[in-house]
This record gives sequence, C-alpha cells and structure tokens, in this order.
Amino acid sequence: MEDRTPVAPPHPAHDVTEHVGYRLKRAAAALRGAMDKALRERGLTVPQYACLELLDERPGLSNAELARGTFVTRQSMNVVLRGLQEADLITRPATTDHGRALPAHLTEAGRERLHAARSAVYAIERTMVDAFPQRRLAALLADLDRMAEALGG
Amino acid sequence: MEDRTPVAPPHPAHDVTEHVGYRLKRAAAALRGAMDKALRERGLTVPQYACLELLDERPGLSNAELARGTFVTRQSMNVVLRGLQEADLITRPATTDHGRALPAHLTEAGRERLHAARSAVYAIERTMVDAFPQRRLAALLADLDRMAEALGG
DNA sequence: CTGATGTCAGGGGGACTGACATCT
DNA sequence: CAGATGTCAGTCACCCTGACATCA
Repeated sequence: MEDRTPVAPPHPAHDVTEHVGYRLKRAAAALRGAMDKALRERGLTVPQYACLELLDERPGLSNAELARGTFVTRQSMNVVLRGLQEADLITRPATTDHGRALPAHLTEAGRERLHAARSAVYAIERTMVDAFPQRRLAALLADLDRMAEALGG
Repeated sequence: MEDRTPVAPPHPAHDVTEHVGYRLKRAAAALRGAMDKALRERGLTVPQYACLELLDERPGLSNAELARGTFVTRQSMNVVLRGLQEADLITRPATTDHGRALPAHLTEAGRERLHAARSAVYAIERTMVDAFPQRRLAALLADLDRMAEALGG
C-alpha cells in the first residue's frame, strides 16, 4: 500500500470535492444554513427546535433524557432548556418530591411556536427530498444510517 | 427511572427520527466527530485540514480565495491561516509588490502533516463507504449534491 | 471612485470537561 | 456505597458582522 509518488501535483484523486465526506458535509451545511435562517426568522435556534420537537413527541422528558435524545451533553441541553423557559415555550417544575429529574412540558405558546417552525422546516425537507428520484429515498435513509453507525454515531 | 409509563408518541408522522434532515445531520455529526478526533491527534483542526487540502491542490491561493473555496468568510480563514503559519505548515509573504493578495504555499512540514492527516481521514471515509452496498455509491453522491444544490449550497 | 483584499476588534451560539450537591 | 441527575464554572473551536486601510 506504499504510494511512492513523492509529492503530488493536482491529481483528480486528490480532489477532495470527490469524496463522500465532502459531499456529506456540504449537504449537511446547506441544510443547517437553511434551517438556521428559517428558524431564526421564527425566533428559534436549531437546538431549540430539536428540543421542542422531542418534547412534543414525548412530553415530560427530563434534561438528561432530552440530552441523550439529541446527542449532546446534559450541560449543553441545560442551556437550551433555560432559553426555552425564559421565552415561556416550556415549563419545568422547580422542585420535585421524588428524585431529581424535572419533567419538561410545552406551553401553549411553545406548541404554537413549534407548529409554525415545523411548517418551515418541513418545506425545507420537501425541497431536499424533491431534488432526487423518490424511489431512492429509502435506500438513502438506510445508507445514511449505516454510515452514522459505522462511525459510532 | 421509569416510574410511570413513558409517554406515548402521539403520531408516527411526528417522529423526527424518520426525516431526511435528521438522518443527514446525524451522519454528518458522526463524520465530524470522527474527523475531529483523528485530526486532533495529529495536531490539526478540521478547518485547518480543509485548508491544507485546498492548498495542496491549488498552491498559491490567497486568503480570500481559500475562504471562498471552503465557504467561510475571509476573516474566519484568516484565523486558520494564522494558526497554520505559527505551526510552520504554510508560508505567506509579508508583502507583495503587486496588489494585496498574499499567495499561500505549503511548507515541507505542511505537506508531511497533511499526508499523515489524509491517511487518517481516508480511513474514516473508507469506513463510511464500506457501510453500504458499493453499487449505490454513485447515486448517493449524486443525491447529496442535488440536495445541497436544491438548498442553495 | 469602486471593488477586492488583509486585518483588527468584538460578539455569539454551541459544545465540551470538570466539579459539586442532591436524590434513589 | 454507586448511579443518575441538575447545575455552576470555565474553556474552546468556529463562524459571524463591523470597521478600516491598502491597492489595482
């Protein structure tokens, strides 16, 4: 496996734009940018939106559970929750009589904010999905999952 | 911790884990994490590695050109270049007799560092690519590109 | 003047590790 | 005791906008 080529003039093989990683990053960056913009116009950050979606799906999750569900530390999720609380989009009890876990719930304002944001996010997803043949969707989803798992995601 | 029945997911259609965006972000995050780790062990950050790859491919690019090539501002790229210069991985003339653009070039140390990092990065790519049927690679690359373009990436 | 460039200053969102107290 | 949790403190990498001077 020894490549003895000393130094390399610009070869096609060295064109990083041909690599899977580059394409993946580019697509994810484009998605992130589109979501950033759409969500900021609606008063949410991407982590906040993800947290609201998860809470809408599973009301009563604790900070640590939300952190695990979005693949961040509970310290990072704590900051997100604090922001959502200050905006009155979620509620958390200050104390609990059993254990330390504090269940979070969407407020009515939180539900409304989420639904507005969701429309925008779904439109972005629709744009992505419509960009390639529909029959390849399932395979694409499966391959993305396999890549994430192979890398320990 | 499961004291009560955890919470029934209201609608499957609301399960964000089914969405393309979620899968894409998860795969990209796994890639980013793997690259972060591998590159840190070799004394590079991800933006630094990207910059070195671009400079290897196109020697003499200026700060602004590198910024455009990696989709960041020239201020951000300036920080990256400063770090690479302090590590003696690239050289830039302090002045030029024509214009303001300062062409950057890899040093020998820069080439060596890049090649070591590239081996690690390529191994990560190999892991990703080997995770799904090879015959779907071309379609996957094309679909990722189409998604990025559809979103204005 | 206009446009592109390099650079300094400042800020901000997002994520991490370490440390500590609380509660089962 | 161990284990999970909430939280405070500090740090870091990254990217951004604004402002300014330089130069074709």
